Amino acid sequence: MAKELKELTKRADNYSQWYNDLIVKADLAEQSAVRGCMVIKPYGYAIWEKMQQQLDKMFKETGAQNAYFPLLIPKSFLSREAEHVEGFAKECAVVTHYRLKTNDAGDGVVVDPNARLEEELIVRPTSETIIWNTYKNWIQSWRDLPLMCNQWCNVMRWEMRTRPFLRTSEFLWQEGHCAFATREEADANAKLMLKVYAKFAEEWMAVPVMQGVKSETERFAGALDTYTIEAMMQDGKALQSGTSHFLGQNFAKAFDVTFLNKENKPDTPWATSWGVSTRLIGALIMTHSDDNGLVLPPRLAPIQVVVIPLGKAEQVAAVEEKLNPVIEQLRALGISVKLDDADNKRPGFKFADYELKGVPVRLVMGARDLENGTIEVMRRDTLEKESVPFEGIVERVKNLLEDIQQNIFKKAVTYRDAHIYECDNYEEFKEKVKDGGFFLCHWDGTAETEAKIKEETQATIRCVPFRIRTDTRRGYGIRKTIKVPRAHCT
RNA sequence: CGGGGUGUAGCGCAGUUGGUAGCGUACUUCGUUCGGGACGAAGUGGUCGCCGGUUCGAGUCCGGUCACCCCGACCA
Repeated sequence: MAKELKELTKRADNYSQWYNDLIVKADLAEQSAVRGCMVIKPYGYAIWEKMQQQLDKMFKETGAQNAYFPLLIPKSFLSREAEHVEGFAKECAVVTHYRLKTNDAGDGVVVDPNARLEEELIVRPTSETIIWNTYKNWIQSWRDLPLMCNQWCNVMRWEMRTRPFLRTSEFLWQEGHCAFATREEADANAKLMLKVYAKFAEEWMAVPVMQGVKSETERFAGALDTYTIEAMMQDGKALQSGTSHFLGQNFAKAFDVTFLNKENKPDTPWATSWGVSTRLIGALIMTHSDDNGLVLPPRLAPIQVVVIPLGKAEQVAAVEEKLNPVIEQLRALGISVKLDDADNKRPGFKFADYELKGVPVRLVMGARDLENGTIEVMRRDTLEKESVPFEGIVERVKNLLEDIQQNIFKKAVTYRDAHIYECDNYEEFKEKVKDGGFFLCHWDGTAETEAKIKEETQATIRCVPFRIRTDTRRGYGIRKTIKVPRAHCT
């Protein structure tokens, strides 16, 4: 074990390899035997649960409610919206039969050819279609609006190439689907949800994000506008971390959803959909981690404080007696504390292991501290440790957690801002973009230019940022956009 | 779907011109350790991806097949 973990201390030449190793060694997830899928292990899932908890709270504050819709979608639903089907058709898993039978040799099972479904079912790649098919029955009057539902579920997209957390065939996410009476309300909702995601990313994940609008090429299949938050990973590449779509009336029309408005006239509702996935865990890992392993933001760390008593059995008992009230008090403050007094692992191993797992604060106490009335505190973000008076340790730990949360966010902002460049010259851009980072550039708004840039430089347009979207300084009506050399995913 | 690669113990790998299946690590037991990834001793664990062929004999040679990985293409 020790040797295996030591390998991690040398960052691999290949950033992707380093990322994959980290996930396995920190006990977050492992590759499934099923192609392109991932097994999320308890420690990794605990992070997801903390994210879910907070996001769910934030969604409910906007008026959304949780619901659940079926996993299987009739094939015909998908084709109701032309762009939507075109976008997703290539990556759908399809259910064609509903029964197996024993094979002729009697030593296995085969698909029963007599059990073919009349209409094939798609394993949901996203749920717009089945939800809007349901909304048809739920929406009759302007009084039924707005209708705001969210579901926590899994989806499946048969991706050619997969990477843990960033793009797996099956992944966990949340998808919100809202219906409004007016265009303005819907667009405002799409923007509001993006703000919610941005707030969550920055305040909880400590991941700074750029907010903006996707280009037409990168837009969600079936949407009029896709709003996105883009984070910068430590290799200078972008990661799309959440999207919120203004769907217009496309899905409402495709599924014949109408309502009677206040004037007693038939009207068509306006839609939004918004989602974030377990990819957020990938963002977390790639934003903060260092060569010692994960660095988790205290607000999302499953274990916020680990307490390690040192010495032989009798000494540990004496130390624990002193520590127990402190642990109680920390827990009373809502801080999750793990006491690791296992006697089958040496302290050095425990230290390294909790660093690998990104536990923000470590408290260590032994016979020496007991004598001196001190305790050792280590913070994961800077790896600094100091011996402090035992008195007031609870308050100190509480403040330290908050300090770490702020510090890693600041660090991420500093890194990102140091890699954002403004560029007015295409030749200069072509040269500089090779090293990664975000580039604020001009763009004539056409897909041709976008494709050309991608071909010549591998850079993609991540978004047109909100704050400088309508920059027309140069008189061409040209908008500033962010481009990065390569994205981790789109 | 193209180009390349790999399948041998839980994981990482070696296996020479064909001759009894190996190493590291993990795991189990015992002992000594324990303030930064301990050490010693003894153990457990494998139809060598699968099917067929050549041979007295195949992890090794030949044919087929399956799976996975990497690079492309693709990727809301």
